[in-house]
Amino acid sequence: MASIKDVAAEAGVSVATVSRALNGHPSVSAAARERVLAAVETLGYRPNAVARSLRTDQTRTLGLVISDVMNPYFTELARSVEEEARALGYSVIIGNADERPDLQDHHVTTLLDRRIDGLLVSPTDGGSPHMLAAARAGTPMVFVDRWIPGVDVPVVRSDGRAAVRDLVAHLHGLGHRRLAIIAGPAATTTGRERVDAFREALAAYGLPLPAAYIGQGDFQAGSGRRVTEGFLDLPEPPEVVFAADNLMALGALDAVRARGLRVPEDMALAAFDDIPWFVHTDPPVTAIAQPTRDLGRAAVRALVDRIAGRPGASVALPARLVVRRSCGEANPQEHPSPVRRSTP
Amino acid sequence: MASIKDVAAEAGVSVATVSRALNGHPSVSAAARERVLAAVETLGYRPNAVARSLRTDQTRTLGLVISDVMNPYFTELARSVEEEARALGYSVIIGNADERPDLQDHHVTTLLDRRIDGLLVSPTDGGSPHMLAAARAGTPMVFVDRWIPGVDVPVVRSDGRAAVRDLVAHLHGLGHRRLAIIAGPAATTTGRERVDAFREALAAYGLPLPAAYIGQGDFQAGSGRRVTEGFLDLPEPPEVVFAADNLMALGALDAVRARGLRVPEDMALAAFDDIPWFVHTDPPVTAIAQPTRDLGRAAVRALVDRIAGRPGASVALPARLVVRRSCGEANPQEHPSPVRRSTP
DNA sequence: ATCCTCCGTGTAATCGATTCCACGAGGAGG
DNA sequence: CCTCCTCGTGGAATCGATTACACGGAGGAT
Repeated sequence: MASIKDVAAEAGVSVATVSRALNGHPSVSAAARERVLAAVETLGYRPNAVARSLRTDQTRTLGLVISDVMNPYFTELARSVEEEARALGYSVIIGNADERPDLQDHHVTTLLDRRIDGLLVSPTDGGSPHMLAAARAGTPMVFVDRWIPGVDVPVVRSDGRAAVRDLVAHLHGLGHRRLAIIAGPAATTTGRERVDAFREALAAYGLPLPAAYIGQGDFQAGSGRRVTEGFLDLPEPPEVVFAADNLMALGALDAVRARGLRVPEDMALAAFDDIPWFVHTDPPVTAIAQPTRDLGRAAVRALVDRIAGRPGASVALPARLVVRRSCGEANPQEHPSPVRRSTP
Repeated sequence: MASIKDVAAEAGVSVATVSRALNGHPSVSAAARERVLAAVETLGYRPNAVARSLRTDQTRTLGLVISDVMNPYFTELARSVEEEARALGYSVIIGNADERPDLQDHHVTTLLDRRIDGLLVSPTDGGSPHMLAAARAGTPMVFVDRWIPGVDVPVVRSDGRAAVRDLVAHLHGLGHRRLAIIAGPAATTTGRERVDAFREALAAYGLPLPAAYIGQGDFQAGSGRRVTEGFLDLPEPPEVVFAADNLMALGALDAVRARGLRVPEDMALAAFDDIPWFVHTDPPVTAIAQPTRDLGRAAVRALVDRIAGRPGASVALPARLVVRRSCGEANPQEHPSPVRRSTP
């Protein structure tokens, strides 16, 4: 592969001049610039990004460590992050933690070893010592979706409290009183928060959230299925199951279907995170939609701010309820649903 | 950030000894090794991968350029590629082409500039001059899922011919005679191949595939919807629509639903690429499943072979038909379906 | 005792870029 | 005509690692 030396030789100038010509430095004569460009063309030269990074101490690369690529929510997040980063002249390296702290650690370490300019993390757990040390050491970092309390890092996330209240109002309006939740891992903020929001919303209607109605999931389909089976085995099963993410909702659907029961007649279902497929499931699933694209954009902007030495603001964007049929049909006159979206 | 010099100073040895100690070189005394390790520990030293790459001329990184991250098939492919690569000591940088040749080019260029050790590509089109030049120049490269004819690069893909024959047999057995297909872009091999396989399979039953029954899609949901609307507007609409990927099947489902029609009564549906959600759509969708995990693994192995100077073999793994209800219920006695899979 | 080998270590070159500094040519001003 | 400044350019240091080569000392063979 041709290097800058080859270009210099071909153009009959020094490497310094080649570098200057290629980087738009003003003090290069038109003649020299032209010869350099011609040499670049004939040799098919492309600057070695590795060498440049070593010298300039910046890679123009962002790291993104997400909890689970197979989750459509995170896929969309990754996509919008890459889009915004590209617009700002950065590349993105994605690390998939698969909800495993050890894998998360592996990726954070690898990314840091590569000297990425900044790190976007959706932490799977409380954070490894290594990651926390990096944060304290001043590596530009931003948490997205989930965060770690007590760490001084901007957080870009979605606030689902209002949407959860809307959901409970919707469920209550449909006559449901025994409501259960499939929670995410307690080690994650979203795992805890969604339960808290749900409990608070229930309290506003004087409804309890008994321990038996809080199932412990791990944001994966399998756990949604197991927890739902547990609910169905209860002497008094819940009327509604609220899954804290879309994969666990898929598992719940599996479990109900496997027993030969129907949604929503035998058990209603709602999910956090809306995805295109929910329109076409049987029945279409009522869900809380996050402004995923905006989240990704905001996260990149906050991170680039930090890289540039600016503060980098935390952001919380509201989620919204999308009512479909998985909780039962509302009687429009009596119980208008808070939000309704036209079929796409 | 601490460099190798700092470690050398702290341990009271030269940088050469530090490097040797850290890379398991045999001729380092136990005493020196211990002092180095201690210094590494106290300084929290991590080798700079950028510097190492510059010197050794290898990044231990693979590039993966896929057509569309939002497509669950490619997401799963990306995941298995990363898994296998990690097992072999490589990192993976994913580039999402979004079915756009210009974006594909951008990512190939960026990846090559970073001097990745090898490139895995699922080409969106005939290939940019730049990519083809890189292939000819000897950059280790492997095509996965799709390929570019006439380029001397190993291809790891799935062979769907037998599964398509099974599908047509299944459809014919259900009494369907007017079968249509939503094709992928003609610029892609999978776009053309699936149509060819479908046409051949139909021919075996003496069925035609008229031009009006070949819709031109682009592997995105929107095109599936538009094409299906076109089919429905035909004086004699097809009885079955076979979508060449899962996103176009989603669009087809949208279109049928929007007209207030039912699947499979008013129009049957089948898709290439199986995804978990197809179990829960209304109705569950009959699909052709690719051995995605194996594909990813095989692709990485072929690429690593090429990197190591070994030939790197092309692979074609068979896909298989998964019958569900979107084409109608078979009468088990009369028309046993070729393959049936238990609900997960 | 002398010489040769081998072992552990250090010095320095190297990878491919960027960038500071110096230098020569040429034009402007005195 | 001399001096000074500006402009374009080249030489060389630098980033942080790896590795060829040299070297000194210990130990074995003669």
